[in-house]
Amino acid sequence: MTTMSAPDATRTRRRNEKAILEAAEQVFARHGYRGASIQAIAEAAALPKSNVLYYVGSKKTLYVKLLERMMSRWNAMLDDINVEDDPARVLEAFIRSKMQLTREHPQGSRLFAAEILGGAPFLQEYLRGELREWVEQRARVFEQWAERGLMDPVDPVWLIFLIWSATQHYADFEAQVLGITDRQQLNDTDYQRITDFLCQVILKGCGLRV
Amino acid sequence: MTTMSAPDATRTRRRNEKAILEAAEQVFARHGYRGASIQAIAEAAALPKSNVLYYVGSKKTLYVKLLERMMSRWNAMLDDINVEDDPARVLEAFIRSKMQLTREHPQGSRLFAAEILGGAPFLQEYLRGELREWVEQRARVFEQWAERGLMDPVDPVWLIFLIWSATQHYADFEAQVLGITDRQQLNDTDYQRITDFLCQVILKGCGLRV
DNA sequence: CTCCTGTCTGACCGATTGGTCAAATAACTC
DNA sequence: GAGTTATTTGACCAATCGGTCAGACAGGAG
Repeated sequence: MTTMSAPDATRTRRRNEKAILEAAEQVFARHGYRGASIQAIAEAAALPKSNVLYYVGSKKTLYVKLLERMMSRWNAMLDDINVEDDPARVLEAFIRSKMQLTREHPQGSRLFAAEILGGAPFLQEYLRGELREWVEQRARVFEQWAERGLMDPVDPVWLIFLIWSATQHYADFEAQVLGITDRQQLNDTDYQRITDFLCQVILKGCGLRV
Repeated sequence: MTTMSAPDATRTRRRNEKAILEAAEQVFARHGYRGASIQAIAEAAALPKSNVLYYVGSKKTLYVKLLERMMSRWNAMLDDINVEDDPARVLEAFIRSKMQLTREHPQGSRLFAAEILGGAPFLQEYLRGELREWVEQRARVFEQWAERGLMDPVDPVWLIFLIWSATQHYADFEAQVLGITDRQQLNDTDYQRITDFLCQVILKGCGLRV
């Protein structure tokens, strides 16, 4: 019945898998792991439920795949720093890249938030492993900067959490932000201004340039 | 079969209702509205499922009651401010009271977060109503302070969101904080230090005292 | 004791859950 | 064309969902 000259099944497969991942990220982010249903994901992807299960195997593997995708995005952002680097530039780059991640992947950010909110049952290992080491490494550099008088002696771990929370907020609490600011959505200009604001306040708050 | 001299049914009722609200707040916070089941709430409250429904009527009314309780706690924190007040003292009191709310009601904070994360289906009216007005009122005062040169001319709405996010973080992302800091829980000293840190960085970041 | 009111709960309901499976269809290889 | 493999999908399953209900309880009043 097909009149197509070049059906290319591979393209269809890639399109369906992409649609499923996108739909699933949205539904999982909104309702959490338990609250999400494969039926809802299938409807969002415009596919029958059975077809979704044919591609992903099970709800759990789909969820884990989405978490891993988000964690790889996160890891791609985590470049090393050195004691010899300029504190202000490093901190500003940190804030901007974290904000960009939130901006480019709001659904993934919310998915991550829902996972943590539920006690991080699937991410315990990651949190206590590579992420902790990454934080400790940065913390040591921050402390050395403080010892050299290059910045105020603030607790580096709380500082990292401050940056994470302030940026994460605009994805996780988007409904609140939009409701209070009376907007349909935030545009590029908004995000640029928010990022500049955060850089200004946090850097100055740590005793860095002006 | 009861050998009690004064059974006092009223006391039993109060005890059960309290147990149900506590259990429900925990389960709703962890799994969201859809992901939470009455069965799970009943088990957490050590009561039969039918008994829970006898007390609360339905899942939705229970959820709404919990949200309203949390919003009333929030409102109790929102006292008015005046242009003549001292910016540093107001901002510090704001940060400390918000942090105290997070500290005293982490489950409620997470419940609120889960609701917003899911698109705030039950809180739209509140966000677009009284909370927006409260933010706008504070924002006007912040702007006047900036005009008078009492603080840096930062966007007041983003500043409020910064404080909200930074404090909310320690309830919503508790699993992440504990995993990274390798702790079982944060104690009073930790919360005091975090609060001091936030006051120091944010106030200095806005050009207020030192 | 009888009656009454409030509390409690197992049994049950239709709907939905995640997941299986066989059969139908489509697409590619030869 | 035939043969093989990949894809699609409705029917179906046991388990769980929110919620109802009848009846078993309790304690107090008369």
